Amino acid sequence: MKKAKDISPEHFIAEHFFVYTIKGTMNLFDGNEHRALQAGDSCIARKNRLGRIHNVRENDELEKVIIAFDEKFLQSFQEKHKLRAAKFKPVNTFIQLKQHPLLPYYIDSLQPYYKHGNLLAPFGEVKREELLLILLKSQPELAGLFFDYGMPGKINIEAFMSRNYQFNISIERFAFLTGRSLSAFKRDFKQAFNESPGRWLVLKRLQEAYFLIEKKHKKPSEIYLDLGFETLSHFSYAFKAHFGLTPTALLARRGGQ
DNA sequence: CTTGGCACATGGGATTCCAT
DNA sequence: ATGGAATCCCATGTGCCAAG
Repeated sequence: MKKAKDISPEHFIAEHFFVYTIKGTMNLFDGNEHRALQAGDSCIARKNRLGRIHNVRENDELEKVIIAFDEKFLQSFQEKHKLRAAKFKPVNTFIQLKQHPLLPYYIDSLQPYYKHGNLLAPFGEVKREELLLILLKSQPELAGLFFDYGMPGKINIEAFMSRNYQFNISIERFAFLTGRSLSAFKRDFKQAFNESPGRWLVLKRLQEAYFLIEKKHKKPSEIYLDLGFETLSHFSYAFKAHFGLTPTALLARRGGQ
């Protein structure tokens, strides 16, 4: 296992999460498209996927509810309610939930139990169960999602990487997410790209940076984090090493006039 | 305050090898 | 074939400075 403090842990979603926006807006990014979660909207952030959730405050106010469904909980829930998991294979990281009349009441009912950002100990479990019951009532097909405990299956490396290269996670995680051991991942990666994972990732990110600066006139300081670089100075160093000019030089040449 | 340059230590990746 | 361990070593991140 890697260190707990992976630089950007929010990229990798380890458990299913229920996300509900009470006030303000939350921006969701799944590697492909950005979506906004408005007040009253909710979604499921799926386990073993990559995504970013970005809070946008309105009038300095944002209230949200985030509840995790860990595997242990889901298993005992399934046991208790004798549920079978039908096949349900949505593609997206974030699954938008339908509005359900019970949901707003449920969210309201949480308030008294909230202390320090967490649900009060013995009630948390019950409340979690209640939520899951509501969700399954509203969208029974979700059972196929929640009660699937399998590891990620072997998937196409090329498609997956092209979609997710912007996420700054370790090679090990990429391996896991494509359903392979580290060794197998590196072997297959070489097959697909004729390049080692690390080099390919950096190259891909630099190319994206070039595109963003040249075509979109983005400032280096705005984009380097999104692209998976950790410090600005290293970003511009790597950029220059590859393209022969610094990111700001490119911006000045293009954006300036 | 923002940006780029550079030296340096090291974490993590590449490669190789071994066990099953 | 596949997973894992060992080793090497380079790209990366850190920290600091300079320039504007």
